[in-house]
Amino acid sequence: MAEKLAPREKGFSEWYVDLVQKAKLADYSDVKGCMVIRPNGYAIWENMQRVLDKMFKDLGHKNAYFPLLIPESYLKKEAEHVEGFNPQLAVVTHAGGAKLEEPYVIRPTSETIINRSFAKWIQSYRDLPLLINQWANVMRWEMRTRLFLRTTEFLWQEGHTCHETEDDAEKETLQMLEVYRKFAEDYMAMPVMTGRKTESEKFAGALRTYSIEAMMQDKKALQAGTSHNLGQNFAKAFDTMFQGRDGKQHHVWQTSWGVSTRLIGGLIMTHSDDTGLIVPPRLAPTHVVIIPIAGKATDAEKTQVMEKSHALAADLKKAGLSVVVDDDDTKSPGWKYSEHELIGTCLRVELGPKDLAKGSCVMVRRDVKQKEFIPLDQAVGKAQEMLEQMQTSLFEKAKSFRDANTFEVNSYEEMKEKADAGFLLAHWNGDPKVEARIKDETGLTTRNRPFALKQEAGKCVVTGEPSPGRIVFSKAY
RNA sequence: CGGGGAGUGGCUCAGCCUGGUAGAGCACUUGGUUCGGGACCAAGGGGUCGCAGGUUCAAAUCCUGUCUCCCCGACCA
Repeated sequence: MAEKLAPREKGFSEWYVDLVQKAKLADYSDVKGCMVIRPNGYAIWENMQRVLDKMFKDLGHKNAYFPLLIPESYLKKEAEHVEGFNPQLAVVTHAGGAKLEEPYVIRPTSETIINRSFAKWIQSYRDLPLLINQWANVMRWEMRTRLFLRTTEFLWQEGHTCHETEDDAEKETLQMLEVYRKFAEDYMAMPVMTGRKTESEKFAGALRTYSIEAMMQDKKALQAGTSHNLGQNFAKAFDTMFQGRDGKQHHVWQTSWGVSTRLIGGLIMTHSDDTGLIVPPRLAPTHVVIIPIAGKATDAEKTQVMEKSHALAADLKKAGLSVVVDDDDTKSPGWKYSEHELIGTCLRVELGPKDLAKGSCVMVRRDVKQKEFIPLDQAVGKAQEMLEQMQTSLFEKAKSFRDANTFEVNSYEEMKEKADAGFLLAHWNGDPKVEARIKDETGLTTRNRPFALKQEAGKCVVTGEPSPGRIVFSKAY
């Protein structure tokens, strides 16, 4: 079946692509830049969807669906927006055997077509806030692609909301960013920095963009989610207006926010090791694999091992865990250990005649790989406990890694030296030209200005001019 | 679009320099022995060597053209 994985030392990129394919998460497709998400990978996405969808709904959002194709003219209504997305658009020019009067673009994001509907739906301040979310696919024609992290077509959710005041919109923007932070940290066990993006890194058409930024095991940054305060830019372009409490017409204040299947890439690159995938238990498709060991056992023992295995599986399932019994007798136990380490099953339970004689089983956590002998009558409780510990320990480990690779830098020379060292906290005068120069000369981009980072005045590392406070620079995916 | 590399059974690749009946490992099929960290033995099935020209008695191999894919950059969630 699957062979050994490329070691991370050989090249993080190669290791990652190899892992995604060998763990059967996704494949490259014949369609350039697109991927096929296999059942193992899709199961993680479904778990992510389930959790996020509930979080959105608990805050009053409702799901809806808008067309895949957007009339080209819609995009042109918002100047910055069309400029930002133009190079990445796939366009439909023919349909029904004839050339179309007006081309349709395949949505790169849905602000424009959704505003067309919003404009019709909203009449009064009583219609606000309008809180909509869409689960959909979008397409952006990227020059270079990488499984999960950047594909031409990807799956995501995009939230689109309308508010009566700028203040309400800003609150929503920050609230949803916080939802993303909570999801990333509590479910994905992936520590993130929340903060504001610079002008040059913000969403095309937004007033302000906020992001969650994570550090991968190669110390590069991954923008894992964004939340935008769109102001009235799209409302003005599409005449999305309401009659206010003052009886006058006003443009709505809007937000949009999204996370995508890129999160799966982030999850993989945050936790996995040289033997394969590690998935945090709260999002894992399979929590426990029970491997019955019956090789040299007598028939009576085999029967007993099988019965106990299935009985234990039933108990674990009753406790809400996802369990498989790997009773394939054409594979050796050693093969199964390796295979489940590769595909990221959280917990392995070995059950053989020796264990039965002692009334116990062997339990092994995927991340630490320590064998523990657990009495069978405590197995369910112990499994739950170990999964919880694993969830916490994955987060702590990733957080220590990030913190250990985050540095304050105080000169441009130091910044160049540490370009590949992780997150660099540096003073910058706020000039986009300087930001561009740094990117050009070092490959470092601003990630965001973290809320958690106390802003104290200093001097720009490049120009020596005044800086309002440090911002995070890093190489990024 | 720039700079590298690769196209040979399902997968990973060797063979090419120096032309002469297409190979290995993995996977697959059958039988047997195995089975607590990726088992072994035996037998077997499966390939117009990316495509198109050319050179030659003879091309996976040499020449020309062409297509595709991967990696590194520019773009990006």
